[in-house]
This record gives sequence, structure tokens and C-alpha cells, in this order.
Amino acid sequence: MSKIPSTARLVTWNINSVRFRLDLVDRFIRGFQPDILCLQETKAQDDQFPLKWFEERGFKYTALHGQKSYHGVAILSKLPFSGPSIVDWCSMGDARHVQVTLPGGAVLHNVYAPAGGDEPNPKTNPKFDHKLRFFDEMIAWSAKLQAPSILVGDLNIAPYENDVWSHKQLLKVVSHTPVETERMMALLESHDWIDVMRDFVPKEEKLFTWWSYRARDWLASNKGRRLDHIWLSPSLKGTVQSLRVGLDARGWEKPSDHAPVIADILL
DNA sequence: ATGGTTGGGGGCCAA
Repeated sequence: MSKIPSTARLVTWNINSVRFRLDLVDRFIRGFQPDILCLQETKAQDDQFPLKWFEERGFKYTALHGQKSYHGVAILSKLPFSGPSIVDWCSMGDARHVQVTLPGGAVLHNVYAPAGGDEPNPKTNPKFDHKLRFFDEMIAWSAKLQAPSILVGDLNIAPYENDVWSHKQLLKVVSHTPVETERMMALLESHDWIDVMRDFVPKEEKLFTWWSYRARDWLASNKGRRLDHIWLSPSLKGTVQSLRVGLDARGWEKPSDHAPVIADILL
């Protein structure tokens, strides 16, 4: 039996507390009609997650990996999936990954990488050390992946010059330092991942998914970074038919500091 | 070179 491929709207979004932002999510769902929502920083334990709320909106299939106060990821889907499981990089018990197998056989990984703290020095800043070790483990993991895979999430690194508002001014700022961007390159190479966003928007153009809450006017100053990503296995090349950053949602009431990234993908 | 804002949870921490 062969399945007829169909297009699904896949979204990755660091929501910065799913319970606090249900109105924002509701507006997004009504406006953009996603089929699969990958959320990060849900900040909800699994028994506190608003499962029923999502079910009422057609997301019958859910894979949760939450913890108290921090981190937390979730996949909410109108399409059935199988085999939810998690990876615990750095063995710290952090809720930073959940995966499911989609109809058609591709494995979807939803990742929330460590932010890394303020000082980009692994000797003095344990959070930055953790971030580097986290990526080292991801690189080893990614090199062994067999199935066609989709990796999405908040990876907290902006790899290219035009993934930040000022390359020169951010070279020593966590998220764009050379030790981080080199690791992201190594991670891309470890599975020959396709950086789908940069397939659609040339490297010469600025492309951001995150803007600090601290700016007076985030859109006017536009000091953004591309921290959120959608990557594909080489065998899935060409399956993403359209891609955009949901800029609108960054400007809605009580926004997340991240905008959703929206891809229409043939599964 | 610094400050600016946000949410969770508990009386500050992480982002």
C-alpha cells in the first residue's frame, strides 16, 4: 500500500509559556490553520498542559515533554503520528526534545537548545559550557540518524552574518559567537541537513525569528536574530513548498519574543 | 558599556 502524499502546514514556535499565551495561539491557529504545531518553552508540566484546549481545536494527537518552570516542548497535531520518544542530551533531565514519526515515515524532532547565559566563556559560565556540550552531543546523535528526518525548534544560534542585525556587533554575544556558529555548521554537516529557511531566503538577505522584549519598538529597530530553524534530511529535499516567518504574531497583543516559522511540507 | 522586558514561582532566576 502506498500513501498519496499530501501537504501539511508545519510550524515551529517558541511560545514562552503556552498557558499564558493561549489567546495568542488561538489567533495564530485561526489565522494560519497549522496542521502540526511544534512548541518550545512551554513552561508547563505535562499534567498542567492545556491538552483539552488543543483537542477542541482539532489537535487530537499530542506528544508532550514538559517540566516545572523551565523549558518544555510539545508537538500538537491534526495528523496522526506514532512512536513519541525523547532524547536527554547532557543527561540533565531537561525537557528539550520530543520526536514523533509522521504519516509517510519522516521523523519529526522538536528541539529547544540551551540559551547559554550571558558570558560566552565556558570556563566561567556553566550555562555556556552546557550549550557547547549540548551541541557536541547533538552532532554525534545527528551523525547516526537513519530515517528521513525533520529537525525544528529554537536552537538558540544564529549561524550566518545575515541571521543577525549586526554581524560585527554580535560576534561576542551569545548566539552568534564563532564557537557556536562553528558547532552549528558541524551539526548541519553531520547529517548533511538542509537549512530550509535559507533555501527560500538567500544568505544575502536578513532573516530573523526573534526580537528582544527590551527594545522600545522591536519592528522599528529590527535588531533581530534567526534562532529558530527548520532542517530536512537530504532525502526530503524539495518537500517544502513554501516557507515564511509569521512576523504578524510578533506584533500581536502579549506576544512571544519569537515569531513562528511556517512551512508547507509534502508528507 | 549599559539597560531595557517578560513569565514562573515563590520572595529571584532564566531568557
